Amino acid sequence: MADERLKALKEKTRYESAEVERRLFAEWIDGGYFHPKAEGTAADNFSVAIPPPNVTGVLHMGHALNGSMQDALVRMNRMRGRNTLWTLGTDHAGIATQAVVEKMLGEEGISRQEIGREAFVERVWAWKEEYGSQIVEQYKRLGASLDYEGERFTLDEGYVRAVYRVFKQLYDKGYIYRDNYMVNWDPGSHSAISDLEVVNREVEDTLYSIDYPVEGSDRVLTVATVRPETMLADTAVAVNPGDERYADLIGQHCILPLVGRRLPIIADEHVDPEFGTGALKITPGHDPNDFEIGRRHGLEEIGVIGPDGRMNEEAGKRFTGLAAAEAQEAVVSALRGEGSLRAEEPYVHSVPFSERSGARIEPLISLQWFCRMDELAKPAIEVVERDEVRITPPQWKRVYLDWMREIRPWCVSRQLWWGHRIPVWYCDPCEETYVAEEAPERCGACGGELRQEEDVLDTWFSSALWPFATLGWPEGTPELRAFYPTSFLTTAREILFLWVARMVMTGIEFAGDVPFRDVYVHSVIQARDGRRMSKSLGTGIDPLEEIDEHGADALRFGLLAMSSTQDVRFSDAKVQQGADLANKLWNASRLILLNVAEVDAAPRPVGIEDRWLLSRLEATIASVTAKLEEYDFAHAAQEAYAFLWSELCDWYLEIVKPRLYEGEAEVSATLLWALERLLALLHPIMPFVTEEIWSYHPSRQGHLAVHAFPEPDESLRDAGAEAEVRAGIELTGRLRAWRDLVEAPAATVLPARAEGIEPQEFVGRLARFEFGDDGGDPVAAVGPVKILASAEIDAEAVAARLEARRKELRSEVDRAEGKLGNEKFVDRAPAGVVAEEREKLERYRAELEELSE
RNA sequence: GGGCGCGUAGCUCAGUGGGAGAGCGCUCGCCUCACACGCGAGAGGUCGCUGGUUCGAACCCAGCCGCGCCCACCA
Repeated sequence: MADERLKALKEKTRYESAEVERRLFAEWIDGGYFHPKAEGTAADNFSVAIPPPNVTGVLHMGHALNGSMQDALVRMNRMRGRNTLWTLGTDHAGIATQAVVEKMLGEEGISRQEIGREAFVERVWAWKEEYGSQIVEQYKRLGASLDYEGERFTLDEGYVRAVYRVFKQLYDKGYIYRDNYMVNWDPGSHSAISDLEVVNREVEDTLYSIDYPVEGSDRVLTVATVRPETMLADTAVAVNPGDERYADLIGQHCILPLVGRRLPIIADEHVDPEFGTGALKITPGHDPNDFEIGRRHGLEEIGVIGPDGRMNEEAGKRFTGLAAAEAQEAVVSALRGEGSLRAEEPYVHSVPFSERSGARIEPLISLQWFCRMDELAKPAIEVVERDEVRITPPQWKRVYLDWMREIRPWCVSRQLWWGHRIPVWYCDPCEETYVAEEAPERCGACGGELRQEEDVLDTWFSSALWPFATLGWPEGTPELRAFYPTSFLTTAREILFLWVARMVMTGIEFAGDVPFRDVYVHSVIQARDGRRMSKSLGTGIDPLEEIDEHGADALRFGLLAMSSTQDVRFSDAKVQQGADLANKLWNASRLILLNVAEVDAAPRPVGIEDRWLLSRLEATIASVTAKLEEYDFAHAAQEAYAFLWSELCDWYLEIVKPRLYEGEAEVSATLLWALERLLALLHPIMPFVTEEIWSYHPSRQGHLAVHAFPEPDESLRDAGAEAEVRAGIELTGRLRAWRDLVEAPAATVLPARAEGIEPQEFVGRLARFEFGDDGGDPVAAVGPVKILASAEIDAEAVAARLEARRKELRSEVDRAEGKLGNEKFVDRAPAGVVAEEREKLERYRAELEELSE
């Protein structure tokens, strides 16, 4: 049977990813390799919690990059024999999921209000059961070694318990409170959203200047606004306390046009006297700054725009019921009619939009639940300051700290139906409020019926608990003991505040330790043209298409190789390089596996090239491993590539082919050993092709996915062999270049004589020179090699080549002489640098002298 | 307004004090019994600009030009 497979292998001159990936993945799953036992402690084990994708999500390039990075480290540590868990799960994604299901209902002509909350939530669950695992299947395509048996969801029964426990404890500590406060109202999702979910965009609006007459005077205060409809809610006009123009008016009143309300003229530092007229209308109900000013001065807070984006009765009869935009037109034309409109001019400014729905944010005051963050932030700041949570690259440490030090209360309630319904119950008759992990039966005070809070929690409230809630917290589960804290987190920087900072805070507060020791902030892969990859721009590149076309290994290699500390454009060439590498590895392995003698894989160096190869292999293992451990994926991938392609394939395999074909036992043993170690080293980066090749390896016991990861063996390092073979390689290169330059026919073997030293055997063979002891005059010299006359080479070309080389050498000699003639260089440069320069000079002079004979 | 980062070969990117690198593309030569998704050899760069520090600068410092991202309450 084994012979049959090898026979088939002989015919397969190309690695076909599509033929092997699904099969191998199924084998890994069948082996149960990705589902660890909950044993031991986190100090010995290795664990990672995947940033949970939205349950509505499809795999995008960011997931693919982040997944490739995590899987590389997870696989490496699993192979090292550590009990390894990579937790899988999805996020219920309140707004996004609710929107998807609402849209589906809309297509059936149903609104969620028609069917009611309970039925709607059931529909969402049904949707989740049917479509929610899409992205999970896509992670399998990438080869991600997640624990598919232990998939979690942020609305799991156990997870809800964790969320309620946290809410309750924060409430008991006094951190969570309910307040009427200015929030970012998202008319698109009909909910409040947090500051972090708001994006500012430049918008061209009209800036209207409006005259507010001063009471009992013929003076007017001219104020400017881009939202004239909000004037209906004005409750003051403010000027800067140092502004002499208005000093006498402070304490007086002006009259609000259209409404007639008396507005106190107040002084507040916030007002910039340089802007416009230096008078600012104050609308505490609809502007975040004005809200602050209003609270400072105890102003009335009037709301004229409701959550539906329409004017309410506070706006006055003529405007009630109008949409804000309609109201704006109506207000402007009314002002124009009464002559209060002083000016209109185009005005570009930045305006908040909802990142979720895209709608323009309507700032308004509403009754919401908030969480004070300052106390939670303190220890989360300290652990980062002390590098107990290390952030890489280091510039993000400061970004994190700056934000944390300025942290503000978090609006945690959302006016949605899909999510964690806030665990608060109200008793209407006696106005009692109950916060509990489980619904209380009745009001303890009056025995009346209780009504649960309608709002749900911000999705990020539950995501913040991800690293420990997925492990069973608040129960002291074996999973929690075995896998918390997790080992590291890799993430996009856009969720550093939204998610990472909050996990650090909740981890310390509730799980008693930081959630991870390392945070790696990866770069952003942009579209090919440098724009953001985004669905709406149509600039996205589908990782699944890349996998279909080039294979998962190619995409993984490509993404790791193109990743960097700075943002980079998606590189098709890097993915192709990955595909080429898989193919190269496949064919190099075929050469080895189909030609080796029956021996054990063991290092059995008999020639200097064997010692060279083993030394280079160990150096590569040490370097690639170190790079992976420091999250330098790009260099890890490229160093592995360089070793495999250049050192192993271009040189070693070419050098030892004759020995291999003769069936030499020693070289077979060495090759099998090197292949085994190389496959294991590459497996975390390219799991499929390495596993597939491993299945043909005579040493195979089980799957490569659980094979030992190579520890660099220092005893195999051999500086002498490295230097000698490097010299032979260099000589071979120079001889080949010489041949090309004199246009020697490719297949012809040219006569030559070596003087002084004996070149290694491979030099002549690979450069196609025959070394003899013919004593005739050489036509040229390449290092220690004298090239003899032969019919195939053109004397003129040789002469030209000789002259070119002499010219090259003269310029080198000049350069070195100039440097060494500089007293300051000789005096001040380190001795080693000077000595090196002297050696070079001698070498060049010697060669020049030789060629000038 | 504050902060971070980038500008290196035609393209995409490495390189952070001692002679400019990779992949792709390009040119020339090879179907050499693992691989033409291959092999061999090349061409190609005033390292954005200007000054400074240094024996020596792509790299350190200052300024300028261009580009990107993040944070921030100028109506």
